[in-house]
Amino acid sequence: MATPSIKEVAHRAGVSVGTVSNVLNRPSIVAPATRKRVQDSIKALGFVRNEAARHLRAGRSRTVGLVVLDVANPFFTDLAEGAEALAYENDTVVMVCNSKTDPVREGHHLDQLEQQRVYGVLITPFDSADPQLRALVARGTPVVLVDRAADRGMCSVSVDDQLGGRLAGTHLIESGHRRIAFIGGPLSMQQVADRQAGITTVVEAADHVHLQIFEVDVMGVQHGRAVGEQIAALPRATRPTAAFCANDLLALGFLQAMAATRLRVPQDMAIVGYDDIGFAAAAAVPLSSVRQPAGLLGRTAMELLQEEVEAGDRHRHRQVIFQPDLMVRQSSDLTRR
Amino acid sequence: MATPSIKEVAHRAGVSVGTVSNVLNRPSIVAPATRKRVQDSIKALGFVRNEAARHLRAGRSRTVGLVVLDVANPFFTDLAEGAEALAYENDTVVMVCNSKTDPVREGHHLDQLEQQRVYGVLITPFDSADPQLRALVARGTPVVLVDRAADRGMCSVSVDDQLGGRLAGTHLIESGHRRIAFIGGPLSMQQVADRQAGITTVVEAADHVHLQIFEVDVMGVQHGRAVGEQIAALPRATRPTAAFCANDLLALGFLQAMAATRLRVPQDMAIVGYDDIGFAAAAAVPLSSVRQPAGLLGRTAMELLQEEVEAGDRHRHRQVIFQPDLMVRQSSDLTRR
DNA sequence: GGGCTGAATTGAATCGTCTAAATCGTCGCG
DNA sequence: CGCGACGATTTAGACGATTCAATTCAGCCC
Repeated sequence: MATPSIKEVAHRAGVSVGTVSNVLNRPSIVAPATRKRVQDSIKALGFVRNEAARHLRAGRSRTVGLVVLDVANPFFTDLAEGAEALAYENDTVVMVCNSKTDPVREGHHLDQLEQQRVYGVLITPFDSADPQLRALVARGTPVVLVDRAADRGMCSVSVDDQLGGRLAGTHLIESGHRRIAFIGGPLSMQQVADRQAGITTVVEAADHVHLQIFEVDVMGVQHGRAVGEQIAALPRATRPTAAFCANDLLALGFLQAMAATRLRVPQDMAIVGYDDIGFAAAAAVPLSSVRQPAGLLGRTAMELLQEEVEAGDRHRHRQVIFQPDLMVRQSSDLTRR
Repeated sequence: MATPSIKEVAHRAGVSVGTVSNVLNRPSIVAPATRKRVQDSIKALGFVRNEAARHLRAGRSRTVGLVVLDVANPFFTDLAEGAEALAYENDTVVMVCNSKTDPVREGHHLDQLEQQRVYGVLITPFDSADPQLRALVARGTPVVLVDRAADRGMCSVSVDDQLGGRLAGTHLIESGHRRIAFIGGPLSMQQVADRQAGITTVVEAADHVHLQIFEVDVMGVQHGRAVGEQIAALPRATRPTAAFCANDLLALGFLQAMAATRLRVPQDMAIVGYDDIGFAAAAAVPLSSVRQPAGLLGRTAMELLQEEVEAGDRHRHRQVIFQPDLMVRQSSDLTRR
């Protein structure tokens, strides 16, 4: 009943456990006849390798932890898929953990992953200066920051968020908007702060353009809707005419609020989102969005991780930065459709 | 540098490894002074438990595998969240695996999970009669089918998909539609077949109503759009006036195709989706959809799994079935808005 | 003061796999 | 015929945490 071990396989095949192990790991050094006998025995008993034992022996697991801010956000599932594709090629397994933008949950996942002695961790951190994260690295777990630039202490893969903010800002200003809302949060998150800094740069460089910041706790559809309703309630004369949302979920929620309050998009309110998730193009009004190469981010992060583990001692941390693109669609373009 | 083991902790605290283990697992039986000394030693050395060793000794892992058909589908992320919430309460970890509706990938994940000797597996199977899945169960891994009714051989948590199909069909027929399209696939998947069977039942019971089946390989946005374009190209006189899509991603893609081909929804084409994911209500035209209690499915599945593991030998498999609800929105209702 | 009790702690075996070193045969060659 | 060499296989520890039987020891009673 209980799963058989290598020992039982060996007994049934009339060989020692060492030989069975050799059949599993270096089949070429085992005599063909013996190998066959062992393989038959494995099949007959339904033997399945015990990863825990291998892991204990090897001292290192074949699982990579991926901690993301929000699994429900397609941006992160795309990212995960990119990472997993490469992991698959290297006989590694990806374990996706959802921190939900909550440092406590994030910490819990890091604890679990460290206890599992994972091969490494890819993480979109809530706060990259988190002492727990530093400690994890200090104790020797390879960590790659994702969607977030690191200082020299770690590898990272990110997208130039300031540029993303500038792209969105420039586009809106050139479209004639003078009162612009920025929606995102928490502002303590570097990605959000950078996107805001980017748009702030171009707003300040332009004349008579005003930027208003709306901070949210979590970047989900609900919160976008709430801010949208709040903004819709402002008097027309002072209400922003454009909104730059720090991710697409916020933007979709914001868009819903516009529909509910009968504000027309883009005539009364232009919207630009961030991430360019698949649903953005399929929204009520197709959503303009700053595109990030999610899959590539994930894949590259995994590459850096493997590089780090293989290079071992004298590995030099690298920070890879990608460029975002602005996808202009109807939600910010009066001339479309 | 390398993570210290219990042995080093013991040495530094001047006690035996057994005592350290006791501090970790049964602190109450250790004398307060000793306990303190050990805890200090743990902190000073940065000791982290090795899960692999615990697992090997215990013979059972604290990880639950969850294999879903499509992580990018919010229905499954909601489901995962429900499962994880309960897992968290029981100091268990959920490992989400994405089969992408591909039996090969599914098999690969099952292999990995079995090698890890997981606590149990929750799976939305491609095919519940899959011999590999049966074998997994036969070798002793507890498995709960999710979103899919099982025969007596396993526990399962599902939703009455035939009822879901009947709800959608009845609604469309009562709205006056006589030519209805069903879009979904592969039809070999029980969920899809049941939804189709449901709508077929009510179509056949009605007079002069015709149902046309469009099978797809994968239920994603792309495929929905493709079928939508195909249907839009049909001559008006024979073209269906309503579409029932076997999930919301298909429906969203289908909706995009309608927009692209200038067919009005719901005037020219009514649409009903399935799952009622968050994006459904936020679509270009808010989407009618058959709602499934995703989070509850996940949570209940985890409950059944824990029940099965705890009951041990004389556990009786249970099949829990939930009822779906039809959420009528603008995409299938001319009277709205 | 001998014997007993019970709390605190120790020591050793165990889980399943891997690997380096040791052993066993067999064969070829001098 | 004996020795060396080599290929195939076995043996014997790790790896780190857990557990339980065994041990130690202080305290207490008679």
